[in-house]
Amino acid sequence: MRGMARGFKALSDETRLRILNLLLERECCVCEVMQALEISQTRASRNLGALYDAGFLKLRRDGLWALYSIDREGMGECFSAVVEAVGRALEANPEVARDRERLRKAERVGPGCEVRATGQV
Amino acid sequence: MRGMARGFKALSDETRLRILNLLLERECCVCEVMQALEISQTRASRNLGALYDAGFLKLRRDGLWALYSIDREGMGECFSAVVEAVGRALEANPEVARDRERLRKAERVGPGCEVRATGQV
DNA sequence: ATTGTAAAGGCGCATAAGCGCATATAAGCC
DNA sequence: GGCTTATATGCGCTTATGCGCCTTTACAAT
Repeated sequence: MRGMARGFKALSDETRLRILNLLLERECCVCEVMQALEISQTRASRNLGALYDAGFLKLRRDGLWALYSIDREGMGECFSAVVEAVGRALEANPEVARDRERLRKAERVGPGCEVRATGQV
Repeated sequence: MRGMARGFKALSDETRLRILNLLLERECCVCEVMQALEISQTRASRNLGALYDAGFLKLRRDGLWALYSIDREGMGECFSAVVEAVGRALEANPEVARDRERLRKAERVGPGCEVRATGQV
């Protein structure tokens, strides 16, 4: 009951829904999420963390990278169905299609890429 | 997208999930929700209002009473599936079974019943 | 060991949520 | 009209949330 409310709270934020949309595509590291959503490192990390804490994601480490992916087993039957419904709805959503597109172009480099991308030193 | 987040926000509260659980059983007025959940009139009204605003409920008036029920059409395909998943999960949940039980004993009288029930004048 | 880099965490702030109290609204009855 | 009753709402308070800035942790490479 309380866990259920917490689960929905995790889904009650636009940033986190956009992240979920990316991870429905494939496993991502924090810096890829940053690039695809054009958000700060703090924001990406924290919102990934929130989804992780709520049981939606699993984490795998590869060197410096933290690779997050959807954890269908860990989230329980109810939320597995919910995520599936979300996935179907987002598939047809033009707003988040742009995020997926940017994800395709994203590189697995870190926060520094922000600076490089804007041409600053 | 924004609407989706708002929908999940409406579901991210224990009180509102318990209300949903009642309404999955049958149409209810505010005072029945108060009694079944043992919460204040303000709290029942506001949380029903929140679910209504988020598109989950429809409202029918009968004299003094405001009768809320689940609006499967109004909430859109995605949330219809979500509510269904919630319903399945709550059916097996002993915590909210007590709420449903109290709902069976509830009477369609207003806030005054609080006072009467405790024997006060 | 030192340096570079990906990610997480503390702190503070601005904003929003939840709810109780008191009051307003609205419908019914006399 | 006035009186009662079911529900809604304004206000204020407390607590929670989101996020930016800055620092820290953890791993890698030299």
